[in-house]
Amino acid sequence: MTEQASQAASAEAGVKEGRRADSRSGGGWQAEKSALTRQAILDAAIRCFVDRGYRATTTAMISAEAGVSRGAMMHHFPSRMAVMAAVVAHLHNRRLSEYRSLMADIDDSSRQLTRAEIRKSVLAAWEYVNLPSFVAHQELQFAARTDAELRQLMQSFELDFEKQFLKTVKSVFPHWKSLKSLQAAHDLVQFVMRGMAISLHQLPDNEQRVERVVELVIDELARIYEVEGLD
Amino acid sequence: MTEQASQAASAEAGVKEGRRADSRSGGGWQAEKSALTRQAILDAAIRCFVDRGYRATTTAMISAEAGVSRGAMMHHFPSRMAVMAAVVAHLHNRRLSEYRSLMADIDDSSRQLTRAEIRKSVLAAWEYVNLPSFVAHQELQFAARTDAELRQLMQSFELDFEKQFLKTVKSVFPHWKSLKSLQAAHDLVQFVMRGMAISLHQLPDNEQRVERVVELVIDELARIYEVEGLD
DNA sequence: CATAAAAAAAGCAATCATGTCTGTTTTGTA
DNA sequence: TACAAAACAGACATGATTGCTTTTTTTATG
Repeated sequence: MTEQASQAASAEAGVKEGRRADSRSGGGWQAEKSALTRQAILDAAIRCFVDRGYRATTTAMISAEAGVSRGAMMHHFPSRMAVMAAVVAHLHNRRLSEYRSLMADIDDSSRQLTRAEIRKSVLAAWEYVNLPSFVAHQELQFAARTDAELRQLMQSFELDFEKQFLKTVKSVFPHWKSLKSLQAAHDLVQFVMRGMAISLHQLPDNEQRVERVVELVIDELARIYEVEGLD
Repeated sequence: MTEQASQAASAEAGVKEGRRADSRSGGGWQAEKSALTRQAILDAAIRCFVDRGYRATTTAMISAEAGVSRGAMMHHFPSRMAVMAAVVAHLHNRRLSEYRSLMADIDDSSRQLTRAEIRKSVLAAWEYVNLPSFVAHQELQFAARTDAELRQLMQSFELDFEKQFLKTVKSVFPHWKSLKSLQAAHDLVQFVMRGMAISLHQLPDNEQRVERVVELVIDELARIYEVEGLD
């Protein structure tokens, strides 16, 4: 993990356990409640992103969704951007964790990569881009294109996420030797899934189109693996 | 073209030529100037979307960018949403026209579809998603996910655009007989390009990754064509 | 039990975007 | 030229969002 992302991640971890871990001689109920509130706010923000969008999400909306007063929220996060920063860090971990869960189903005990495993991984990627956490992140990433402050905030996380993401793929596909081709295959899958998720938000009744494209991607992955994966 | 989209399109065409074509006995300078102003406003809105985003674009911003007063703008478009509606119609035509231009370079005089032509079409698709008109539309489409009014506004245009889009592809690839596989191939290309465009807005220095994925897509298209395109 | 600190709640002022309103200039026509 | 209509310009009021400040409640510790 990179320096900056590591800092942010540990900062968030610190929150979860209460930021005054040294003072929990006797209980530390205060810190725990504080962490609970923060967690509720972050989850509420994610829900707001999903059904209202990043830009339209106001601080009042988040606090209402979280069930806390605006004052309480301002106590934990002094500004709107502070909330966003915390959400970015939160999503960073949550997305990685959820993706790993989805990929954990894949059984790689066999000596070689099978088409069934490839299919599983592609379907996992499709499920992944339909998760709330991904949609929320998409909102942030998209908004960052025209929001310099947000972009700078996310930059290090984005870089680290890509690293962790690819690392996970590698661990799931130990039989795929050529890292270059694995990277390209991974990119292909991610790009297709992202584009498909966005394009089909509007257009309903597209299961067949999705399935067809999924099959094409599986075919292509199998082909890449056969040709370049065994270097 | 669908009923609604046709209406809207002709409405916009009416603007370009002045909405009182019957009263242009003698000159019609007024109508021409009106159309010019409207055009300036729509182009300005697109620029605003590209470098500020849909949500952050205010009516004042658009009028300033267009070089007209806020009052003049409100004269032509009574509300913010009215501007957006006009922009949607404007982009509908502009995107189609630009995509056709990009695809016009492709020479299909040969008896069969060649790999060179496939490559050209994929590169055209990549250029396409990097055009301002596409980025602006992306902003609208993305915002529509969480904006019911905008979504309803765009719905018929989206459906019609997909039709026209596929129709264009068909005309460029007359040798690709199987429509089903052409649709799937077209989807694949579009999804990949969209996902790639979005993902790489943040991450610079990815020419190699882009090229690699482009090659993969070309390979896959060639394979589909050979297997299913000649039915 | 008392006090300090943290957490939570509520109120307040400044800013900003929107839509409407009124007034002015330009164009078309009798 | 005189009048009507369109195009344009700027000001105003409303509503919403943000961040700050003040007050109340809860928790930890001597």
